[in-house]
Amino acid sequence: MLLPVKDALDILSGKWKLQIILALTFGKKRFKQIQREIPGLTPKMLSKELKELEVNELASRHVYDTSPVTVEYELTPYGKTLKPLIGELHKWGTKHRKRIIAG
Amino acid sequence: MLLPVKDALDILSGKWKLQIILALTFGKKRFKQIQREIPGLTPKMLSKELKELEVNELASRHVYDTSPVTVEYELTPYGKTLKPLIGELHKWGTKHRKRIIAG
DNA sequence: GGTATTGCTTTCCTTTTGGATACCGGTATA
DNA sequence: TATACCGGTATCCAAAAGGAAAGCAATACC
Repeated sequence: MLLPVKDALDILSGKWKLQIILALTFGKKRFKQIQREIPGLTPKMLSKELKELEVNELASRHVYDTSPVTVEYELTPYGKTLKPLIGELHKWGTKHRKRIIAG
Repeated sequence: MLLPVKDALDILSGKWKLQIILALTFGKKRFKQIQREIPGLTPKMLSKELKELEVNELASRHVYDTSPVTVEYELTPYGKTLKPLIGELHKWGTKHRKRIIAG
């Protein structure tokens, strides 16, 4: 029971992972483009998170030999299987948020 | 989109929250009892996590005037609404774990 | 009196996470 | 020549999370 849930949480928790995944659900993006879309995200963190997404086969990296270099990231089909899970998090989170604000 | 998902993740992430919630899904438990069931969990962390669960109305605390004092914790009905979400995390996490191990 | 149990709190310390800043090679543009 | 963009790295630091150990009031048991 515990390990799989932990695995799933590891994918999604942390300060930037979700925002990056979200940015990529709207299509391929370049490095700087992602960074511009997510205020406060430093290249170091973006680089680190993207690597983790790659290792987990949730995102893929494509390099094009242009100048300056073009690097594109996109969610893999597997990465897209996260959507229902994120949907559930959103559903529960929304109810929770209402409850807490209503107090 | 982001905030509710973040709210949900805040509830579940961290090293002990999930294990504590899980322990409580099998019924009321006393402080020391939870601690004994989760190896490595210190009283400091357990205390902290239980307080957070209480604040978020996911668990409730009942004190009985025995000696030594008896304190019982249990999931609230609201806390139990987390089950489907945890189920989804488990489902996705299981597939993910297989995939990564198969490599 | 000494030891044990319960349900914690307090203090101090280490580890992990994340942020700020600078820098790099390659290329383009002024 | 200077400046800017791209896709990052490297270095140093601060904040947050977590752990280890001790202590405490109340009571009970020996």
